[in-house]
Amino acid sequence: MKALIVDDDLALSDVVSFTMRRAGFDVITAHDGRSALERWEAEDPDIIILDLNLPKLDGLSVCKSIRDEGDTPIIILSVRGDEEDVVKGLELGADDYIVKPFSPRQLVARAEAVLRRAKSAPVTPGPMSAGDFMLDPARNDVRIGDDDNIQLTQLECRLLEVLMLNSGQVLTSASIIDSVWGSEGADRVMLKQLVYRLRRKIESEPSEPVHLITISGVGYSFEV
Amino acid sequence: MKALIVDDDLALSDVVSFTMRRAGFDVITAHDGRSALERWEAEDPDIIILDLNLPKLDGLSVCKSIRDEGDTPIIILSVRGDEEDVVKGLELGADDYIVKPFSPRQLVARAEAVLRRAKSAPVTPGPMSAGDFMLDPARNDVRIGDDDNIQLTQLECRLLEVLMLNSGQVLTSASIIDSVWGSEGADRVMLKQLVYRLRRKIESEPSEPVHLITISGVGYSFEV
DNA sequence: TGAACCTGTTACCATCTTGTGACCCATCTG
DNA sequence: CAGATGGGTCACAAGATGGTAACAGGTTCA
Repeated sequence: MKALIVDDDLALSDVVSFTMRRAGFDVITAHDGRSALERWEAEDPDIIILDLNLPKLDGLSVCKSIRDEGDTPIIILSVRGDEEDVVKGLELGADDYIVKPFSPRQLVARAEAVLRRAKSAPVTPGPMSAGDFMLDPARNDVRIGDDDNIQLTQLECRLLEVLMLNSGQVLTSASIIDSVWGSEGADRVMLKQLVYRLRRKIESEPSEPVHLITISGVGYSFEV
Repeated sequence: MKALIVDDDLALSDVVSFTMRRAGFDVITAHDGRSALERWEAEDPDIIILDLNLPKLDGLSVCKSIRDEGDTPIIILSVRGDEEDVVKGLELGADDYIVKPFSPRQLVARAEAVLRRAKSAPVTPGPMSAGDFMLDPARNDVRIGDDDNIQLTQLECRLLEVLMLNSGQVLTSASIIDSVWGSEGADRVMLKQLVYRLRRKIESEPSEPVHLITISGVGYSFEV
């Protein structure tokens, strides 16, 4: 998750950045309105923490511009006494606001709440099956036939999910990496390692895999 | 959904009523503190929009009375400069507040957010059961099978409530925190601690839980 | 006032996860 | 044949994660 922090008060900006980083966000910062828009376009963050009082281009204009061209969730930072601007901001489509001074915890809680609301689509990743495999992405586990459930790590689970979704098809390493690691990216070595670890859990003879098949020079394929 | 609007400013009251009606609420109104309590008892609304500045019986007293006898969600309307009273109101158990002037959109959004929160952890004090567990949210206690009742703290009770309501499903830490702590927020450490304390009360072998299950990297799940 | 309790905080520890480097083998190629 | 390439296997370490415990401030209640 990537957060864009926009605040011209450097001290506060640092506090906010630190808080968000500790909560697991990648943080980008901007200190005036114009650069905020630039960073937004360049980095495509998942959420924006936006101070209203900005040099060069005020927060409300930033808010409006972003809403005109996209739907990145926005949380407004306002000082007490600024209620009018907050209302304008919310009317412009901001998702929530926090009045300074605020507790770091509140900030994180609101950010996560807004994000959860925004991506309400992939809510219930219901169990899926392919052949003998029953995968439950919510629980990170898989059951093969009538055996006991096998606990997977998150990465293993996402890898198996991608493969099972495209059962029988050959997926290139690049596309698998894209699906599993997302925008962060990863190299082939990491995928190789992950495949190895997953095989040890789901293949009865890991050195002679029958489900997670290597297509040399291309990628991998899941066979039932 | 039934909303009780309490405001002595008739013009504003009309605006609020109209907004809420348009959003699909049935609206009841009251214009002073005393009649507010009467309407509340008579109509049992799902949510209350409460102005603090009221004749006959001020908003904070109304808030307190309602909280003493029930748990209908309350959103406080306050004017600028009233922050002290807002804080008092929140301490008395109000669920959220809005500073005038506010946008209709904001009002509806907040009302729905509060209701969503209330629904996900319904404080409606009806006893509920899941498997061997009989939880009484009104009493903050739980009975497992034929054992003696176990007294819980408020937080423990709300946690168990949320989990039992979604028995068998995996809940993420963030959503649990949202349901248990509400807008105040909390971090994962606090949840971890709460889970630990609850387990010591409801699990016969707290170090090997069979009901309150950890889904590593995701959250927790209640299993019967 | 004082005791009991609730809850947030900090600390410590064990375990798990995951990225990284190393090494091996098979295959391909000049 | 020598070297390059792709892939499997293993071990290690930093960091994340979660369970446990002790403590402190605050509240409640007698």
